[in-house]
Amino acid sequence: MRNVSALHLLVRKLEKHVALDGEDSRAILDLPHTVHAYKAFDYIIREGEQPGACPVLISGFAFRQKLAEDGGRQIVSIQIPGDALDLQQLFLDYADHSVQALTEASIALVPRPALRELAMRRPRIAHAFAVNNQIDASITREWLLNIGRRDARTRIAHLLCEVAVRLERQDLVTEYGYELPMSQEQIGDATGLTSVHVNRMLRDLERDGLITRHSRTIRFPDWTVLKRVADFNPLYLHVGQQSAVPIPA
Amino acid sequence: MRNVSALHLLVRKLEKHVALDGEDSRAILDLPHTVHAYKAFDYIIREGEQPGACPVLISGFAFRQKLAEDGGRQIVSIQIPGDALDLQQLFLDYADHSVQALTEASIALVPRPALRELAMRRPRIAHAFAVNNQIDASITREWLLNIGRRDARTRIAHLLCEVAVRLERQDLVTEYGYELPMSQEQIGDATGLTSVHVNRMLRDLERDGLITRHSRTIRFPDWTVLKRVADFNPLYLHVGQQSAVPIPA
DNA sequence: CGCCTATTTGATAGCCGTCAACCGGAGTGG
DNA sequence: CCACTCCGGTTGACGGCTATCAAATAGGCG
Repeated sequence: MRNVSALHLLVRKLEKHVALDGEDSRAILDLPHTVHAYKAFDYIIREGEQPGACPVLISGFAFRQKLAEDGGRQIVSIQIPGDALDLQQLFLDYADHSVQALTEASIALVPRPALRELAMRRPRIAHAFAVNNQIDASITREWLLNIGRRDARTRIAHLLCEVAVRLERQDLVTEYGYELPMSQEQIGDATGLTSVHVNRMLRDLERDGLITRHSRTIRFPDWTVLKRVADFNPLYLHVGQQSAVPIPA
Repeated sequence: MRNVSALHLLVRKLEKHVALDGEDSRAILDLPHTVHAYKAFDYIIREGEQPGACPVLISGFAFRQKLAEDGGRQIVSIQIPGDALDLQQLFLDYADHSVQALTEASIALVPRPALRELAMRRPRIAHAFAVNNQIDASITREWLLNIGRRDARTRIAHLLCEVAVRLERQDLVTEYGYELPMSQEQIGDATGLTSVHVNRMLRDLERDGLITRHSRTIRFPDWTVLKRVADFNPLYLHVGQQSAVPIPA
């Protein structure tokens, strides 16, 4: 029996949006790669550097961040198992942001040239990559709306909802509850707030019965109400999208 | 002599990052398209709809926006002549944000299927599209940092710098000055501020000699200082990038 | 058990929003 | 030509949301 490639999570994710035939998915699974263990806070990609390989998150969490001159930190996305961490800049010369491990993480490194060449040779795979990137771009735009136009409480609730839906989609969540391995300071960095205010808002949400917390495990007693409070409309995640016949022959 | 295609601006923009051979650029120029005139505030793409065509901005300005439930408006990008307005969601089923004309604008509409088919048939063009989208994504991430972690004055200065550099790159700017056809309310919607506060900050910047204004024409007496005040580092625009030999054969 | 980090809490300050009024230029109609 | 209107820009007073500062508590790990 075939060895199970570390990349099967990625294939599974891509296939949710674009139908890949057996050859396509095998071509991805057969990509050369090495698997590495990262500890929390390890850099995976450093801003300014030219990544030699595209990391794919096998297990654990990671985040993308940018820094302001005054030291302010902005987390621009949360990445969960199955996410490719460099597809968004696969064709750019240097990284315009850093990627760090949020927890201990297992990561497959795929050489960039192999990935680029695959995209050039197999249009359907290029198409799958494009859909993946376009959904990521949509998420970033929603974050912009979140930070630019929603108050602190709503912002945080929105983040919790997004992560929940994305984890659920990867079958990583049980019964409306999951562990969000972020400190309150990191939640602040993701929402443009301070850790102190994040704390107050989380307690608010808990007091109002919208969430429960045990250490960093979060549960949603009433998803419907939380969604409304969070101004959360999952359309921007394009979860329903599945192009069975993506391209005219 | 060949008719000059309305799409030559797009080709010129793509070629700044990826070397296209004559066949590639001709294939783009020969894409079927119709040119339309839009008035300020006309919708070009509506959130939730499935665009039938990809609009390419020939002249004039446009912006992308999303709305919060409470009516809050967030502008998530400014588009200038030469920009393709749907490449970012070419493979998605429905638009996750709206695009509106900021000024009177002339726009070429290219049928989506033709564009998709071109991307599938010509890997180098798909590559050019990918680079274009990845730069747009980088800009969106910088906006996230801008709104999440910089104060009002810095934010606005940063926006002014970005538009200046992007216009300059398209040869649409003269001597460190240009017309920014946005009301102060729109600048606020782009920076997560109110029009009142935008006004105060613009006056501040002017009082400090960092900008001059005559109606909506903005000039920068001291670009070096302004860049510092704006915490503006143009790396995220990837302006220097030019892959002469993008892909191993 | 002790250290270290994360969380929690309170007091105070400040940036920016809100509300409201006034100004000013461009277009319109008399 | 001038009055009128309208929208956008300008200004001031005030309030509130969130940051800042500081300290206490709790939790994880040796």
